[in-house]
Amino acid sequence: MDMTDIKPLDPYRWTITSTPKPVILYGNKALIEEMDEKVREQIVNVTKLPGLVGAAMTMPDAHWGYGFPIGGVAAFDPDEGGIISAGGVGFDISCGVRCLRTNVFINDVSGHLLQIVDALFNTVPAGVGSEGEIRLSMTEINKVMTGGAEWALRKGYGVREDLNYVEEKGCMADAEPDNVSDQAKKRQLGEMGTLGSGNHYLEVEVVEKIYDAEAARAFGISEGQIIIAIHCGSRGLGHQIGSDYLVALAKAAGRLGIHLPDRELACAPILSEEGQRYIGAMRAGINCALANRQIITHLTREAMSSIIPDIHIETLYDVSHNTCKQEKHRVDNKERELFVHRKGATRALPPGHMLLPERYKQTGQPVFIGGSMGTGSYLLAGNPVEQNQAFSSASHGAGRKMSRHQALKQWHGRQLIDELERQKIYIRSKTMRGVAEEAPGAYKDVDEVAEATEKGGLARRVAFLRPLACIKG
DNA sequence: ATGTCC
Repeated sequence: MDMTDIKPLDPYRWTITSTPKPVILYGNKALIEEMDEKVREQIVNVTKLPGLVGAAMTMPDAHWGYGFPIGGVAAFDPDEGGIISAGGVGFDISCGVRCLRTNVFINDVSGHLLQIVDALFNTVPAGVGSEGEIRLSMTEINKVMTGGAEWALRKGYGVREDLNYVEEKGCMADAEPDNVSDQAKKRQLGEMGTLGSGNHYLEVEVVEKIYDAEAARAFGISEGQIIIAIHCGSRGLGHQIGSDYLVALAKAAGRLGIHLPDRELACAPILSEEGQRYIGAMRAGINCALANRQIITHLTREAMSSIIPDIHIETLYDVSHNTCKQEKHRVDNKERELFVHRKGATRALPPGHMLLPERYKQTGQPVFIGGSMGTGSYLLAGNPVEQNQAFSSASHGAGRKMSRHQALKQWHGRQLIDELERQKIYIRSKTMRGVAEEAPGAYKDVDEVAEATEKGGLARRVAFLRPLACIKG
């Protein structure tokens, strides 16, 4: 990024001086300098949208996205003409991470990793257009969209206890399946319980290092323990909702005379008819993703217990990183009801927050920074609002630093898999191309991102997780 | 991200 007009507020928060409304870029100097120029352009565009409250922000893992940057956070006030944007949520609505805690340790699995990775790969469908065993009717898909993980539980996937540790207790209220096109629904009829492609994965990890012993105790983790992370979203349904509403919101913006600095920022006022329709459809997409991760949790339990019969797997936490949520935030000493877009950014609720399960009340919300294939991930905990100035948001991953196209030119999938296998990290994927696109070298340094996340006050590190086995789409 | 261009 060209550092002209970019000034540090402190070593981990930067502002762009030439914008009428504030921008805050989170990250150390190196991360900001290496960030694509497009990120600056896109976040400055976001400040020009009606009803923005406070600053438009980017997390330390930010990179170029559709309209909004991935790693972007922006809150809007409905009473000040605030908008909702499909590009501000992302095409993969409610893409997120379900983190599972097991009762087994590295010594219990190290001799079985090949069996484990094959069992997972054979049990959890992955890849573009992948379908599972589940076939739904158009009536049933409507129930998915209102029930979320609760629907999956009723169908026999998972245990009641899981839902305690899922955002919204597994069911997003006020979802409107009627606002979702038949085309979107049809795309999803065979895709429940599937991982998808791209950066989605299911990974077996070991707790390598504990940073915060007290929070680790609350999270129920200790060194050497096996953790499983499921990263996926709302598949074809969410994508189709995004595509449908991009058109609808662009029309609304035109009709209502909203100036769009970039047509990819198609949006409508939260209080407009189109805005309300998208919000209902997006919430239906959120439930689809929550149900999807609930089913995959069940499939993971099946696959893991076929290799390690005594394994017991609990949900540590499930949090989305592509959403727009209605939340109460205190701004300039006034409590306001805002719509917070988090695109490639996770919610990070502070200690004591009413929406947290009892188990995490003292520590704050578990936050998951999913690293690139083979490099490791971090568990963090949400900070008090005095420290987190980003509407209780934090980084969601390592963040790409190179395009997929560029990565393809630089790496071969097969070679990457062999190289990782030599490090005893086992990868299974439907496509070698996908693996090359996801090369660790195409991502930022996850250690740097996690450190910047902590030093920027967004969340504090609890544990580093080292990858053992990973299945990719 | 995505039935990777109906």
